[in-house]
Amino acid sequence: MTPLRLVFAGSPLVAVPSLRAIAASQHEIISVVTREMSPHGRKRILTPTPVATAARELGVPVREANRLAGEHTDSLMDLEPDLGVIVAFGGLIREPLLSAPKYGWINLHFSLLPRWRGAAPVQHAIIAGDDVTGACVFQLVEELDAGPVFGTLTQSIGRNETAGHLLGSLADSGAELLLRVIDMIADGSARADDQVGDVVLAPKLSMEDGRLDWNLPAPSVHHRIRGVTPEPGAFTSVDDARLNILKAHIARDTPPRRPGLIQFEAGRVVIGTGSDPLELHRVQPSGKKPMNATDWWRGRKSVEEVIAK
RNA sequence: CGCGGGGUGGAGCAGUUCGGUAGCUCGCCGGGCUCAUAACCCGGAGGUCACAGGUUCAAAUCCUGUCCCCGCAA
Repeated sequence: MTPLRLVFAGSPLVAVPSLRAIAASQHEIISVVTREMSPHGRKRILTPTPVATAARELGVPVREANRLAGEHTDSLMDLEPDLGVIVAFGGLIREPLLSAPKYGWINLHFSLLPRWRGAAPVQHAIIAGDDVTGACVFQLVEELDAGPVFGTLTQSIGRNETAGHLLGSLADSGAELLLRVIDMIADGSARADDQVGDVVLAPKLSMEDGRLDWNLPAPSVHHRIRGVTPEPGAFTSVDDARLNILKAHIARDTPPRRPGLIQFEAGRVVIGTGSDPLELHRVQPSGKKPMNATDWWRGRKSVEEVIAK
């Protein structure tokens, strides 16, 4: 097998295991592309992306760009890479860069394509209540997440698993899959099959996607809480103030109650839904640190029961 | 200087408007009651009220500055 010279594009933490895996392999990363540091934030803290930090640690050249166009395209093409690898970069690769590398670009995507094409596949899989998800490595084409697939792995979704946790897990297993595909491309044994099945989109989640509707049945609410945790975060409104819900489980051992009604019962905080109640475990009021639901309840001014909206 | 909330015994909070020297719900330690308890009763330890300076007879409370934490937004 001839080691490949490749360009890696990625930004968040989930891309780091892939970067490290490739860096530790016999292939050579000639350039890492990541998004620019964001100069904003509550205190205007300039923070490089996790991939940028990891790449510097590994001693790989890093370029920060939010859009791969103009001079970035030119200089990347001048490198004449064999393969482009992209994992959660956050920007589209367009022509002529798309077909510049000898083998084009491949992408590690965290779903079983064509289900959940888009920016937030893991989150959507959990919100939808899927039992199983996985990861795919496919050939990048113009159409979003639509290229032929080289390799797939599946993973079951835990009953109480959050998107953050599952994403972390898939980032590791996905990195191994990615490396296997790169090796196959290098030795010429790689084969890609067209995606088969119904296309379902998984657009980026917004803040509002984290708002909970207590009228829905318990599983739906529970799925949503886990799917939007830790980002963008699940929340509801109590006492006219925002309350983030960090952790809650379905409580089938207590009778149903009015949707949104919060009560303190036998040492725990339970809230009504469209079906079984949920027990709140971990919450975070606006302006406060995360705390146990019982602590939050204890410190409330009113001891009366309330309705969350 | 994007908007906003907050730093009070181990936890969550009240008290700050109208200064007078610290309280609530828990937790913890010891004892009691009970078949039993996330129940109840009695007793106890534990606080430089973020930090610095100022005003005052007196400051958690008023004034000035600093540090730190967090929600939103980006």
